[in-house]
Amino acid sequence: MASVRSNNSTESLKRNFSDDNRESDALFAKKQKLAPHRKSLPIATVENQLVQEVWKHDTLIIVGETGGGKTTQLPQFLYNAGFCGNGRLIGITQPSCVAAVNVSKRVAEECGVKLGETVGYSIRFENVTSSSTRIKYMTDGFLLREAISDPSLSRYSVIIVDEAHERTVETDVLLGVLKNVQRSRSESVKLKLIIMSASLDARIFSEYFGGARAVHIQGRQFPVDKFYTYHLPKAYLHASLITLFQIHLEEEAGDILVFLTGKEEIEFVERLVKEKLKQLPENSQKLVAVPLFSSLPSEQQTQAFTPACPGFRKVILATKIAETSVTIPGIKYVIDPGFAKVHFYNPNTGLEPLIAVPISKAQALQRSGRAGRERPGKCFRLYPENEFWKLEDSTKPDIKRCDLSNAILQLKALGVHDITRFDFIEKPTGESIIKSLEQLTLLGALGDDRKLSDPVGRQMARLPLPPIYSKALIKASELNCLEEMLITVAMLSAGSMFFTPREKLDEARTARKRFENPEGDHLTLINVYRASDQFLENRSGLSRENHEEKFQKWCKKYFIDSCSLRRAREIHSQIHEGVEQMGLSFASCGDNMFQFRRCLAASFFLKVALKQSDGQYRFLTYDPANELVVQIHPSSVLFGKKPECIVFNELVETNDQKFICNTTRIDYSWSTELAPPRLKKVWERHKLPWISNCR
DNA sequence: GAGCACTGC
Repeated sequence: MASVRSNNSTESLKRNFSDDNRESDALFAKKQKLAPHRKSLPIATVENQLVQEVWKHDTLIIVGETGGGKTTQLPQFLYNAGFCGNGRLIGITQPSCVAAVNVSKRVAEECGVKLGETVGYSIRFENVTSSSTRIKYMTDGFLLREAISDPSLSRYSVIIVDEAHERTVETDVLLGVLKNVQRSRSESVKLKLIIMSASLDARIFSEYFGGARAVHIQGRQFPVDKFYTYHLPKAYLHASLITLFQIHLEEEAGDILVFLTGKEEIEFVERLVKEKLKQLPENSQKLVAVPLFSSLPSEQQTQAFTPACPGFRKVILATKIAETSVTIPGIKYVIDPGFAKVHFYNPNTGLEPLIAVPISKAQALQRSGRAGRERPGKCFRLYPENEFWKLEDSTKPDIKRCDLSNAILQLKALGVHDITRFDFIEKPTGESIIKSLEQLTLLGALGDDRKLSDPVGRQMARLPLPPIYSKALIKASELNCLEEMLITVAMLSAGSMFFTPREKLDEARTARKRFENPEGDHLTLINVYRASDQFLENRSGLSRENHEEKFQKWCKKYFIDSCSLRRAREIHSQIHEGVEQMGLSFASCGDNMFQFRRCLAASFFLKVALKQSDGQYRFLTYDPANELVVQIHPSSVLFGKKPECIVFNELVETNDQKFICNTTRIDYSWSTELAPPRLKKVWERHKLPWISNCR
């Protein structure tokens, strides 16, 4: 037995050895092939100056347009210049996973190393690093999490915050945290900080870091001619349509990118393009319209990236996903009506309605730049030039528009007690800070002294979930239904589970019936998850590709979005690990869904709606002055059923109507029984009629 | 009986 084993291992050793040789040859060949391209990048000519700047200054701001090579080259320059002494790391943050993964792959190739060795990346569900990693790409959110367990970020000698102009909540919080870390580190282990931004306005970053040195790096961008309309069009969708046909009929070959605000507009314009095309002479019909938005199933998204058939012109109708998140090859023309949908947080109601608003100058510039990636291009702005000058210089940062409870919970866990005195690059409004603190206090994450509570607050900060979901898990472990709540929370955080094609409405509804629970959507989601469990268990013997294919087929059959369900399963396993480490009691309530619904009432007391005499619902907030009238969304299993009292998780606002989604029936007496005492006091003080009803 | 921009842990 032993000899067989040793033979095997010798064999595999030999095989690995020759594989390794082949592999390193291939890596080297790739590196050699990429070397000329690296040398041709604008940044290559200033390598020495840049390295000197970093030696001289603890904080450096680097401004440069895309295509200059700063994201891929600077970390390599610093590595070669010896910034990784004593095994320390160069960390580079990106605002998205896709960016972190792609850039690190590229850099590993350029260095001629296997990904995960000297060059690696860390994102939510993947850690491709090892003890030999020195250049580490990651999302800004990932580094923030790392700071909770290592507040001085002691493993890093340099941290580069890339794409800082995007100003996500994570970037803004991270900048403040890094500023504190830099101050607190001793002279011998100074942290070098580099902020990279595409915006023309480096001043805000420079001022924030005490007048830090800013340098500019040449980008690589072809010129884009900009055209404006004489008047502001009354209907920009029609203006877009006219412009795109003008380009199609009069301009030379090259694809067109149109920026619209959402799915509805995109589908509307797509239909119109198809209708108009039929009216054109046959030789002018070689135009194909392709939609692109994030909730579009991924196999349809790939259409936007594949070239059109020979002789055809492609027009991509996209949301602002095409501004930064993805780059589409072949674009020569951009049509920009100048609008985008953004959330505006209302601290009074705790809601974040989506509203279409004019974009900023920086955004308009970013959009036109999409036409000049490969050759000179043209951008048609569907407004007069004087309107352009009236636009805001840059887009309002997320931190001024979003619910801050999660960010504040993170800061508390990092030891920042007085949030109002935290050195933000731009301060959120006092009102939104106060509302978030109130919400966290109601959830039990903060005590009356507004300090992080132990263990509840600490546990909530550890879980990678919105605070309200973390709270639900803790509550569920007390009420013996954590298994069910974990599935619910994973499903709710993965995004919309069902998709309904316009042309197959009835079919989709019938398919969904199989999972429906008449008590509500939360229970229905649990059924979907468990059905997928069962399906996958029965096919555990299949190969991976086969497995994936069968899974997608199964999802399609029931009109389930396979990406969302896959994501829910990933979140589930990550959180499962987290709650186990915390020692929460992992029990199932079995068939006793009564108990689970009580737990929903005990967890989502900030999301309760009560039926009024006219059949509409009142959303009860902790500030009854801000109560809203809402309706159950037609996609909910409770639509048309009108139960007395419900909990919900989402509120969508459309022209004047407010719909609640993901609803489940509860007993209204449970709310008064199970809500936190301080909330009950507020409700009682305002003499809510339903409180007296149940007495 | 309607229809949610984009990210992230």
